[in-house]
Amino acid sequence: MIDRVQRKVARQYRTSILGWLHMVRVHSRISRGEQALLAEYGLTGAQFDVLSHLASEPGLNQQMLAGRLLVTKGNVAGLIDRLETAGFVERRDDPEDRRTHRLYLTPAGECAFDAAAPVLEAHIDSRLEVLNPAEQATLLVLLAKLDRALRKEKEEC
Amino acid sequence: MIDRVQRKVARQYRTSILGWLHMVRVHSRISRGEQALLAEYGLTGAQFDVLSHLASEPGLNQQMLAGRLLVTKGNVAGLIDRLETAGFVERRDDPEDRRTHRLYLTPAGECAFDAAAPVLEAHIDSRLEVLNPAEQATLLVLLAKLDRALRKEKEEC
DNA sequence: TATTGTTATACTCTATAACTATA
DNA sequence: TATAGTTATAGAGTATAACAATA
Repeated sequence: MIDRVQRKVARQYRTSILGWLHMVRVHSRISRGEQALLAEYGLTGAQFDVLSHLASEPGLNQQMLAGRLLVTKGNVAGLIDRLETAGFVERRDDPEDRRTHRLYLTPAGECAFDAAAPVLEAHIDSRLEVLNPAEQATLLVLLAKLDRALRKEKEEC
Repeated sequence: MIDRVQRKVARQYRTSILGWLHMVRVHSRISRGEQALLAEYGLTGAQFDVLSHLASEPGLNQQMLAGRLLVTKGNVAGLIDRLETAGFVERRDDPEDRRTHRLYLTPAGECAFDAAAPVLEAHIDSRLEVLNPAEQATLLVLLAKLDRALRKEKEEC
């Protein structure tokens, strides 16, 4: 009896691990390809991540961006330095709080983002197309649920 | 008519992108926690990856390991250097080919792996437990399918 | 005092490419 | 020639922590 329970626990245990290992591999295969594509636009993965956030939330300050990226504010300073040097991002003074910088895409940054995004989308699309539409939809739902749950945990802690 | 087709294509397009973004976020949240846990055992994520491979395939050579990790052989040399310095991995000469090194966990390496693995498993398990067992199983199936398909593509190209 | 951002330091990971030894 | 591994170089990302300016 105990044996059966333990076996069941052990099996459940392994399901999550196996799922995780598959996710790690899928993630690394897809993101290697992504990095290669982004390199043609002079961007790294982390930098494209920044552009994505600024495209959808212009005027973020560095601390908020750090929260979005799950990274320290020191790292954000470096990331923005590189993106500013490349001419893709601009720091503007905040008239209401002279400590903060509000971040915006430059025209060149918008241009690079608009050019890279569809290429990236096509790449990801081609990778996921081994799943049929119903499977893709299911995967999306499960990942979205996980994502929301993990974000919530973070906020609670 | 064309309009309807285009709308459908556009929507499908977005499904894969959204799924990918969720995967990226889930991956980064879980792996940040993973890194923090591994640090207590003196390991990084990449290093634990190496130990995992050597635990299941002792005697791999560096080139084969590079293939498993999707990384160049130069990187593997550095990774193994650090793991050898830490006393977790050992290079042994291959009696049949004096160019190659066969890689093995040391007793300390096995010990570190055996200690870290269940802690990691518990961590991952706790992260995935917001999904019920059926959902976890579905996720596993879909990720496994994707993983296999992507590995195959790689081999074909 | 607390917060925003910068800077310094140190380490790991990664790619590229030239090199050595062996097959 | 081809393969296994090493080494050098360079750059990115990350964490930690001390610091300045502003609130």
